[in-house]
Parts: sequence; structure tokens; C-alpha cells
Amino acid sequence: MTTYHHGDLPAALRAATVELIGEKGTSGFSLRQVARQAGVSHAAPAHHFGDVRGLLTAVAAEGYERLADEMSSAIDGVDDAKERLRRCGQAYIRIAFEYPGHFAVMLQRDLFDTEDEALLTASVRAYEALSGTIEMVRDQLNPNLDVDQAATFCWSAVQGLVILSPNLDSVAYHQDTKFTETAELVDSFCDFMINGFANTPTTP
Amino acid sequence: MTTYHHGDLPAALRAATVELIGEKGTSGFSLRQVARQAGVSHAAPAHHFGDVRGLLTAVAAEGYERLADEMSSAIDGVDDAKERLRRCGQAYIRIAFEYPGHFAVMLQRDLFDTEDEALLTASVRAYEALSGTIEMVRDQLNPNLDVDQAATFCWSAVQGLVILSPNLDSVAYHQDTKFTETAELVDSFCDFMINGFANTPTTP
DNA sequence: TGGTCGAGTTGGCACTGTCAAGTTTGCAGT
DNA sequence: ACTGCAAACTTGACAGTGCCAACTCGACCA
Repeated sequence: MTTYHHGDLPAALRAATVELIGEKGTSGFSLRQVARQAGVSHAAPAHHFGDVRGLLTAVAAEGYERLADEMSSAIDGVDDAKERLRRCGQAYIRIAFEYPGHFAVMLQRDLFDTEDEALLTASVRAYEALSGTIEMVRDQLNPNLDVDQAATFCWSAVQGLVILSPNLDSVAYHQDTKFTETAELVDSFCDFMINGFANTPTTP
Repeated sequence: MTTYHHGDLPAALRAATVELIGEKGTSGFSLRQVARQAGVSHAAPAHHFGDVRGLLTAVAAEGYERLADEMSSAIDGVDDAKERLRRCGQAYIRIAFEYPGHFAVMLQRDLFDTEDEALLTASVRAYEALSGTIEMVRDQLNPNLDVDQAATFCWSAVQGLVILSPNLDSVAYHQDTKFTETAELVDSFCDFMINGFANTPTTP
């Protein structure tokens, strides 16, 4: 059961990866450094992930799973469409700020295999938490709403904000103030989106 | 005037960079390969750009300049706020698809120096084309609109879409169909945004 | 007990970014 | 016209990188 030397080397390698990338970004990351940090030789990762792309694919998949979990539980039992959308947005940036290493990978689609099965199911699960919410918006606010268009819109906006957020002008460089600033922005995004969805008759 | 060997080596290096990145992404790019493609030795780029970060900063700045130019001229003389916003969005993705190499860099903020002067003035110029448009939206549709919030919203949404667009499910892999698909999506985004801006009373 | 196989190691290869030192080129000053 | 000099570029080196092949070790099963 346990991989004999390390308790769970794949997990340790993923952890080292996100720690490194969280600090230095995806460009300042190296497979050998990850191996060093996990206390194994430089060729050990290949045995579990094939190559660096495989490792980053696993990291991205892990990130999407955490995102899907957080979004699902955030909207669980909430019936009001508007509140539900707000919670989707908040869940997204909560995970983005809690797991910056994962997100740095996820947002760079040329770094990993977007066709990977585990990754796909996780990302679809996250997307469906949103699209299910948008269906409620349609049912409660605007029967003509194109759900896929609207969901893509929400996803794009929050994703774009996460990329932008390091450049938001918080006075202090505290991670905390930057988070609350972004969280407030997401709330206002949700207001715009909800009111847009409710008042857009049909897309031609 | 002319740099003696090459007519204009810095420009040639930028061109080689965006060509490479446009094909293989930012991860499959190397300084030495760029130098090879430009027909100079591997250390030549350092003389003009210092290091790889300097080169990518120049590329990003060039991209922002093209973006600012395109956006400015797209909205020039247009008085209707809604149409003007639509043109901003269309200009953005037009440049994003025309210069994928530039955008791949611009969207990865840890690759270049975001404090660079030329880059900052260009990106501010692009942003102001948008925020000026949002001011018109405020004047024509909703006096209570928070311009900065709304502009950040627009920027995030379109930027997020550009990142997402490679994963949109065009039947064919033609760059063209993917572009028109994205362009239509941007138009519907603009509808959502305009109607959201017009119908959001105040942000608390 | 012996065999097999997964997990991890070592060493090597081609490649990378950057630095130091050299070389070539154009040009300004006298 | 000659000299000096600085900019533009080259060459060579160094540590570091991803990946591949060959090896060793340990565990489990027949």
C-alpha cells in the first residue's frame, strides 16, 4: 500500500510544486528543485508523473477538485439565485487566494494536458456548479437567458479578475487586504451580472 | 543610426519572440532560439534587453501599445455609449487574435516587469480608452455607476474570455471560426454588461 | 528460495540563461 | 588621416535544467 520510501511521494511532489510556484511563479519552478524539496532524486518524479507536464496536469486537476468542492458546498441548499451566484463567485476567489500555486498553473493552459480525464471531470464539476446556478437565474429572473453564454460570462469575469488582482492598488501589500478588496469587487461583479441577466431580453 | 550588422536587431528579436511564443507558448520559448532565429549569437539579446525578462517586458509593452492604438481608433468619434463599449470589446479580441504571441506574455504577469515605464503608459492608455467609454455609459445610462469598478469588470471579463477561448468547442480547429465564435460571445458579453450597468442602482 | 516488478538512484546528454572577456565596427576629435 | 573610444556583437565558460538509459534496492508472490 504505502510506497516504500516515502509515505506518499506523488502527494509530496504536488505539495512541493504548488509551494514553489506559489512563491516564484510558474517560470521560477523546476522539476529538480521540486524533487530536492521532497527529498528524493531528480529522476524520481518521472516515475509517477512521466514528465513535468504530467506533474502540472496533476496539480491543475487537484486545484479544480478543490474549486469544485468549495463551489458545490458553498451553494448547497441555497435557493435564491442571486445569493447563489454571489456564493459561486466568493468560493472561486477564496480558492484562488488559498491555493495560488494551483491557480497559477490552472490559468496557464499550455502548461498542462487539458484533455486529462481526472482534470476534465473536476473542471466540469466546477463549471456545472456555476451553470446550475445560472439555470436558477434563468428560472427566477429571465426565461430567455442563454445559460451557456451567461455562465461563460461569469467564469471569464472572475477568472480575469484573479489574473488582474495582483495589480490592484491595495495600499498595503498584505495578502489579506488584497483579498478583501478582491472579494468586494466580486460582489459588485455579481450585482452587475445579475442585473444584466435579468434585463437582457434575447441575444439575436 | 542603423545598428551596424542588423538593420534593427531589437525589433527583429521582438518579432522572433512573438513568433516562437505564438507557436509554442511561453513555456516552449528560449532566448537562445530567438537569437538563432534572428541570426545573431546567443548573447546578443542581452545587449539590448538585459535579460529574458527585459525582452518579454518589451514584447508586452509592444502588445499594449497595439491594443491601445486599436481601441482608441475603434471608439474614435463614436458617441453612443453602448456601441462604443461593443467596439472596445471587439478591438480587444481582434488584437488578442492577431497577436497571440504578445497576449500570451501580457496575460502572464510574472513574466515581465509590470512597473516598466513604457509598458505602464501604454497599458494606462488602453485602460483609459475603456474607462472613458464607461464614463459615457455613466453619463448616458446610470449616473450612480462606479466607473472604476465597471471598467475593471469589463476588462476582467474580456481578458478572462481570451484565456478561455482556446477551450471553446469550435467544431473545426480553424483559427477563423474560433475568432468569430469569440467575437459573438464578446457581443453578448457587452449586452450583459450594458444592461447590468444601466440597472444596478448603487453599490453599497 | 527464487523471480519479478515497482520505486528510486546515478550518470550522462543536449539545452538553457547569464556572466566575463574578447573582437569587430563606426565615428568623433584633433 | 590617424587615434581613441564606445557601441554592437561574438566566444567561451558555468551552473542549472528536463529527460533518458542503466542500475540498485526492497517487497511480494509462486
